[in-house]
Amino acid sequence: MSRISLSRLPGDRALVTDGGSELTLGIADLPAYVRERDADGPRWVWDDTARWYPTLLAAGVRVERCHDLRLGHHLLRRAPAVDRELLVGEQSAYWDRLGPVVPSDPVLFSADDTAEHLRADLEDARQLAAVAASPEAGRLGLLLAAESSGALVAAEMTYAGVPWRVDIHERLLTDLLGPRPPRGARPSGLEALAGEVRTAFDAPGLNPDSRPELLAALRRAGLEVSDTRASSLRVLDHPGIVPLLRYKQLAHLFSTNGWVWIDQWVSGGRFRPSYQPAGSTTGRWSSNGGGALSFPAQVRPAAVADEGWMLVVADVAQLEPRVLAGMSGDTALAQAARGADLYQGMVDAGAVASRKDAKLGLLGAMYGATSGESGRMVAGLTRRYPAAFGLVEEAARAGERGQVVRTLLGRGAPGLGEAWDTDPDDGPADPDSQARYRRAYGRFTRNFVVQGTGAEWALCWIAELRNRLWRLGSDGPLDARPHLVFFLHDEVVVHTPAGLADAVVEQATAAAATASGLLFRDLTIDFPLNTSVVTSYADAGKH
DNA sequence: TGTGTATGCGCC
DNA sequence: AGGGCGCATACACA
Repeated sequence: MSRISLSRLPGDRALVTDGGSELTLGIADLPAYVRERDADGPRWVWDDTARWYPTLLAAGVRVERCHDLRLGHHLLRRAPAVDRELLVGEQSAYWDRLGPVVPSDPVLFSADDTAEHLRADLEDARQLAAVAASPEAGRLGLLLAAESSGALVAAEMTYAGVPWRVDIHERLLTDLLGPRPPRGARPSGLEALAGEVRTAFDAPGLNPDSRPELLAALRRAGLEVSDTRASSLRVLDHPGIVPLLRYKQLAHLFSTNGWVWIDQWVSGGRFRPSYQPAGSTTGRWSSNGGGALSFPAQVRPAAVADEGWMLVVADVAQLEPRVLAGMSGDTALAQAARGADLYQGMVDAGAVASRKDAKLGLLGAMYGATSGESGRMVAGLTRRYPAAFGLVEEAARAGERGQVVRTLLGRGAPGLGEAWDTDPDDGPADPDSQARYRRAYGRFTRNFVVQGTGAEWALCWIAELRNRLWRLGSDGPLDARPHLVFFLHDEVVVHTPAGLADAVVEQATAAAATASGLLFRDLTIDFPLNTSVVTSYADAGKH
């Protein structure tokens, strides 16, 4: 059991210790304290994990448990099962307004000096009371613990980084684009392709980066297109299309994951994206630096484990359909989920003719497809899986009626008026657009319940995996332990000493079972993982 | 010159 | 008239 303490020193400094490490921080009133008598032992309670933890990690302090008050406050304030009045009190308006700490500014002093005088203990007491008074105290408590664990994971992953071979990445860029061009210039490979496009369309001055110019050139060549996106161009029959598509693909690589990206996001052989837990309203993480949400296949060859280490890549097969089966208690769908491929399970049960149809129907139900092949499949499958399809249907109806919906553990969706940025000056809309807006909100609430509960499952999974990985390497030195380096919705990457790779796979699988039990109790839902032990991320088996 | 929006791409 | 995101760029507008 770790011993953590936090104490004021003279001269606006504070001493923090956790385990054997200690650190002196220069800070005024601390928006953090330690909850001593927590069920599992002492727990850090602080305003924002992203404000504190990077400093602690840099000083060699690993935190076992925390409660992130900012995340907790925003979560509880929107939770339908919580009495919001219990969250109101001294300084609470400040917590209402508190935004995330921006990663480019990882300092303990905020421009807004209110932050330094926040009373963490006051806010913590309100949150504990609000949870205790809720009829869903158990689930909310689990959600808060998972959310805070996620915040620890996020900070640890940014600190550790994805092992990144700049030499491989640069060779890849040079092979495809030519040598690095001067700032503002096109690489030679792109310039050559642009030349081919100009010739093919007989447009000598054409700038392929300009949509209007490109559109005009395409039309002059007799092609009927209304936009310039790749999917629209792909179906056209013209000798200029092939080099144009190639140009667009490589131009995107150059601007999104080119040399500038390396300069900005890779340091010390590590790619360090920044994560924002609960950054999206559904509870999924978002990212505000490095582009962690789109880790394109094109550059994955550069993610290579250190010498003597391996990457364990694990993703959940059909996470959201399985979550839907669990939260709706649909025993027929749960039955289909027994096995590695839920869609195939539906085929085997005779519910649907092909795997493709199963996928179309389920995704259509979760996204609110109304027409086309997908919409037709939904109708048929509703009879077969009434509980599962009924749940998303009811969430959509509730949204259209203007009611709020919630995830399984109690995260509330934003209301009808606040789901998207809307201009308050727009005035009263006509009935048609109002109805359109309500249907759009219904599609949002329909997806919210599944995507949000999926995010909760994933949080529990990585929180549990984090703990298991820590124990796994506990007899070795600190820097020889397997650790999470990447997480994206339903997928994790663990960087591990090669000798522990198989054990990591086991722990990832066990953690998935634990997460399932936490969310769905006695209703057994399988969450099989696709796992790969690889040297490079690019070699992970995907489908 | 700067700012906001639209487009297109990438990921789940 | 199928959900959630981030990012880079072009373009329109101030």
